[in-house]
Amino acid sequence: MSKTSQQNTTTDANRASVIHTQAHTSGLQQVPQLMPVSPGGGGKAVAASRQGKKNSFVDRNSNEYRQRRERNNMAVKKSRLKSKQKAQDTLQKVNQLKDENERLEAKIKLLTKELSVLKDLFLEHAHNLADNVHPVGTETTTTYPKNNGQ
Amino acid sequence: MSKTSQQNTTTDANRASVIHTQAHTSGLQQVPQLMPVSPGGGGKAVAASRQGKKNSFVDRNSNEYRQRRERNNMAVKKSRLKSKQKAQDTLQKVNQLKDENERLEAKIKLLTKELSVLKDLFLEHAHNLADNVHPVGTETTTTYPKNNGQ
DNA sequence: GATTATTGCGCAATAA
DNA sequence: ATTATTGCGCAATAAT
Repeated sequence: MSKTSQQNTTTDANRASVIHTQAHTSGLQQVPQLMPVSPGGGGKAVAASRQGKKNSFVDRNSNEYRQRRERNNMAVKKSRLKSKQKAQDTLQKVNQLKDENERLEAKIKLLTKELSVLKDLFLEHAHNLADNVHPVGTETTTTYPKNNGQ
Repeated sequence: MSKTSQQNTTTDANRASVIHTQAHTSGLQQVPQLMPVSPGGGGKAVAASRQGKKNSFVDRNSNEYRQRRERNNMAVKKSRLKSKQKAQDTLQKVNQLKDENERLEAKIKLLTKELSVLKDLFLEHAHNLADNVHPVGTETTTTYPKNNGQ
């Protein structure tokens, strides 16, 4: 079984005239099977055999046609699968990057804290020097300024 | 998921019998317009009016039908647009996160360097202390382990 | 239960 | 000429 569709430019006019004619299915009679390729389209006159072009009509029953359709359908599926896959990958990448980000943020937090501690030590020492507390024996007074994390 | 439209099993037999019947377009004759909805399907006998079900046949010309189709087509477009938009956003987020990541890496690099400098200063100072400045006792043998940055 | 939202599918146009 | 992409409509179904 098979199916299909058509364009139907959604115009009311079209609506009336074009109709779907979808064999779509069951075995309702068979019909035309020889029609212009792009009918609803621009309206390039129906001049059958133009210049060198074959016929501009397509036999929708020919093996040729069916084979082409079949191959294209495969290609379409393949392409869509690929596309879907890519989207998925992108999504995954987002999560991966988010994790990485968190990791980095954590590291920064740590480094910042470490730095803060060291700086405080320095400050204290500077004070000691300034306040002239360097009789060597008193450094044990380690009066830490109670660093506030951050 | 699931679904069914028909399958077009690509069988040659099928090829011959079903045909596409695509009105698709121009005004080649009009045809059936009353067909079972899901023909290719299971094969649930053609018993027209089963139990309470209306008809199981659809008039593809009725305004009702056309209106439904039209609305669905709109919905489809909308949905696909939305989907596309989302994909785009995801892609954008990837780039945004990548940038953020770089920024964070840079910051880490900076902090690490700063830390390294401070540590070195400390070491030096410690050495000064150790290497003489304060004959107080011998406890000052503070032999630091030579910090390697990082 | 009707209406909208999603999804798979095939066709045709057209890009590659 | 052949495959890859893309927009489009249909129909089934999921979600409201």
